[in-house]
Amino acid sequence: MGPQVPDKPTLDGLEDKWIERWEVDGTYRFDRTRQRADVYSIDTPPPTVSGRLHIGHVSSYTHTDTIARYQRMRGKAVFYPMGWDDNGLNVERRAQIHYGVYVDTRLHYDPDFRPPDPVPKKPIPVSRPNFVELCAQLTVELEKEYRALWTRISLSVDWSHLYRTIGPDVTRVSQLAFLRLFKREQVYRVEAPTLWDVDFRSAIAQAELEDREVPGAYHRLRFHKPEGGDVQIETTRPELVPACVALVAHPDDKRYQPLFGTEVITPLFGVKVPVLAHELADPEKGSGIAMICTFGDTTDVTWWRELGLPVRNVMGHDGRLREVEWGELEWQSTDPGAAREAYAELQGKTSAQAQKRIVELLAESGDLVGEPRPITHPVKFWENGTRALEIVTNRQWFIRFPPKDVLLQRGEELRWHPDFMKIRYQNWVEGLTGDWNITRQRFFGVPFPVWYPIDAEGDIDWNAPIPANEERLPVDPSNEVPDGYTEDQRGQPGGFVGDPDVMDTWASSSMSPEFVSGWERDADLFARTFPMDLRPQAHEIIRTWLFYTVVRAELEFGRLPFSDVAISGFVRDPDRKKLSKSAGNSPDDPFALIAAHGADALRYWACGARPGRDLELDRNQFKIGRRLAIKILNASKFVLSRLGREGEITAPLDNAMLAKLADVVDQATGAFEDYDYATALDRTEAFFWQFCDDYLELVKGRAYGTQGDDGAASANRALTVALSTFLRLFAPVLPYVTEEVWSWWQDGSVHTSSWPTGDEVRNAAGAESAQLVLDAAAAVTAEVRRAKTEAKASLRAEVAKVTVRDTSERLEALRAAEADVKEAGHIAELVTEEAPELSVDVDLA
RNA sequence: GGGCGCUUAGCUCAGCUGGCGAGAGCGCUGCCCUUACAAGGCAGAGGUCGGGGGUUCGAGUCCCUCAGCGCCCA
Repeated sequence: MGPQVPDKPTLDGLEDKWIERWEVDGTYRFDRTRQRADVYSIDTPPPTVSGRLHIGHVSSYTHTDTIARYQRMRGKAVFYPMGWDDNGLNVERRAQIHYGVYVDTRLHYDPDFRPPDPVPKKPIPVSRPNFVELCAQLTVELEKEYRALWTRISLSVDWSHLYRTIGPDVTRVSQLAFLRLFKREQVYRVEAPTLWDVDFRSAIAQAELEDREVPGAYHRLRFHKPEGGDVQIETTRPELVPACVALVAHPDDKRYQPLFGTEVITPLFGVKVPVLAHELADPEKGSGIAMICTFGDTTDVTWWRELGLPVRNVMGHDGRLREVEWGELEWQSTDPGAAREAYAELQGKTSAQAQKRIVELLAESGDLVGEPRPITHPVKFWENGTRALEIVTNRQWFIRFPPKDVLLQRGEELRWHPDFMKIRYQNWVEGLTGDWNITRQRFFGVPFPVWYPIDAEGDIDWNAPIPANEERLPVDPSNEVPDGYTEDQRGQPGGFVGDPDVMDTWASSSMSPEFVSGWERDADLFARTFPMDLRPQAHEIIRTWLFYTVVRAELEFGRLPFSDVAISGFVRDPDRKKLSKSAGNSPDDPFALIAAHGADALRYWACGARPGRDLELDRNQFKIGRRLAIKILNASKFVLSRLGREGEITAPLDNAMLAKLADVVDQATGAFEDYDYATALDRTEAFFWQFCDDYLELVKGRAYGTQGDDGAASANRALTVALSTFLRLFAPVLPYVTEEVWSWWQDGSVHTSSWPTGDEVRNAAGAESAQLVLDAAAAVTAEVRRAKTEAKASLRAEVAKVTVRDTSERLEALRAAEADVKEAGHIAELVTEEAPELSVDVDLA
């Protein structure tokens, strides 16, 4: 049966047609009978379902898809699952806004609850379980849209392996991994100073911090020596004087050396604190001596830990100064009455309010020296927060990091694409301080699978967690009961209480290679897919997702979870700003762009960015991509119109074209092996246009039979081989148009056909393939075209005589294609003369 | 303040280990209805390769330095 070539090839309707067909045929289904060596497994980033996908996502996910398609054509069984990250703070925040609600943990689940409609201006309280339901509901709606976009842009994922990070499987894996860490004592729970967002009421991990320059002021304060006289310190946080536990200066600082080991008395509160030495004290800063509070900043935490200081914590979890009892326990004072009186002015106030008041009190008492000196200084914020973080003490679960040298070694073993991204990982690991806090005081997330016993007096024993039995996972300790207890013992003396917190999003997403591969769930699948081949991701989350994933695999298996990581850049808007969901500076709806330009065109644009490089949002590139797709349709139509009349390839011009094409295949293959879809496309595209503009024009007449059957047969075979090769080279980037053309004349999908090899094309070309033939013929043809254009003549205009002067080698090559050159140029007579370099005289008829 | 990347025609970018008398596409200008393609084809004009210094017979290409842009971190 001959080819089914439409009279008027068009891109219209291709996407719907092939989306349905690929779905029905299971073109991208993972063949799980294949052994590990024949599998290519991809640990795709699950996009956070907290907003709208934008064109930047289209770009980076397309990059991964081209690799998946390439590997599939190389004969690998590609394991390419997709997930939705519907866990975490961002989803909660979005749900709060979307439905106009907030959580009140005192409320009980209301099975008849419906979200308010319309959304109220003032949020209404809901129970935690109802809120979790709303989060789930919201994400389901968004996930439909996400999947529709991925399908439309033609990510070749196997949707039967779809997962959600809040789903039972992922929850189970996250909890199981946690319990394994717990058993090995690689996770621990301590009361620790924690960076705390007072608005969001949750601890924040190191990776989510950012510094912002904010205005502040140095206040010079007088501390009193017991024997009289004073010591003056400078601080930006005078409201923390009641939390002061020591003064500190640099050990080499001669001004303060005599004071080391003595005690001074805090202003207003009369607390005796020691004067200590530590290298982190900066003699150049302020007066060179600082007060240590629990806790004003992370340096305080370092000093407190390294100098073994007590805690006097005044900051409450609500960001307001909490109640303390002067004269009791750690709150000893030389004048408890005065301390109580002063503190009463501060209690219940926020940092800012308390600061204002204490400055007045210090001024009144004469302990404020001079006027506050305004400065701007870096202060730690949660990256999504609006108020500076406070440091509070809290019970938090920490994962113990493996030694730095081990993590650095893993970074070396990992193959980075592009390799310069490795340095970001190294810098991050080298700069690590402290362990990984995985606790979030939130609601919508993976709960810790533990309970705590309550003693006879009704006190919770936080130090004796009761882990869940692994067989019971996933478990929600707020709804389920530990073994050996009954529900009516919840919260009772002698009973138990569930861990109230949830895991940080990264604590579960860092297990992505394990849960997609079926770790502890599907041993057969796991053996075929893990450790995985590729982790594609953006560079901004090298220090989070990539780093944490490496940590978890190290702790669980002592090895890397994947061999290669491909880092995508991001898309910049025309103002060179990064596009992001939260910034909302992505004016273009990806669906609208696809509707206007076509999915292939967007993929073409995306693949213009080399791995790791940023990509400019450039509408022009969409048009060029679309034009390329149309060109493929039309050129294919011509080639296939000659189908069935092929024979042996004998014409030197045909040999030459295929020889060049074979080199292009090698280049594209090498580029894909290096994860460089951009270079593969670039080389393919460049030669495809040369193929159309030069070779096709030169060979057209002969293909129609003007030079006899043998010449036609040679041309037609060469055209057919070239088309087959081009379609396969383009397939990873342009899945729709290549599949459409493939279907005109081939069985099966181009996406499951075999990737071309240079040798395959070279064999078709024949051994005697001088590429110079095509170059020489094209050069003369171009000169003839130029002459006609300059004469404002039609390209069909007859040429009486063309004289070509060139080297003997090139002239020989030209003569090998003389008939084609004459026919393409409508040239009556072609004369050649030897010369050092090319020149062409054209005599129009 | 540190790290990384980028800076080549009006625009978006190629130019690998130094040999280029500097390329592509878009845009612009002009020409051409040629039976694959007028949502096309052909051709033309356009750049002292961010500045400065150095290595070299020779430097977009290597080294140093400065500047600008971007991202990450402190």
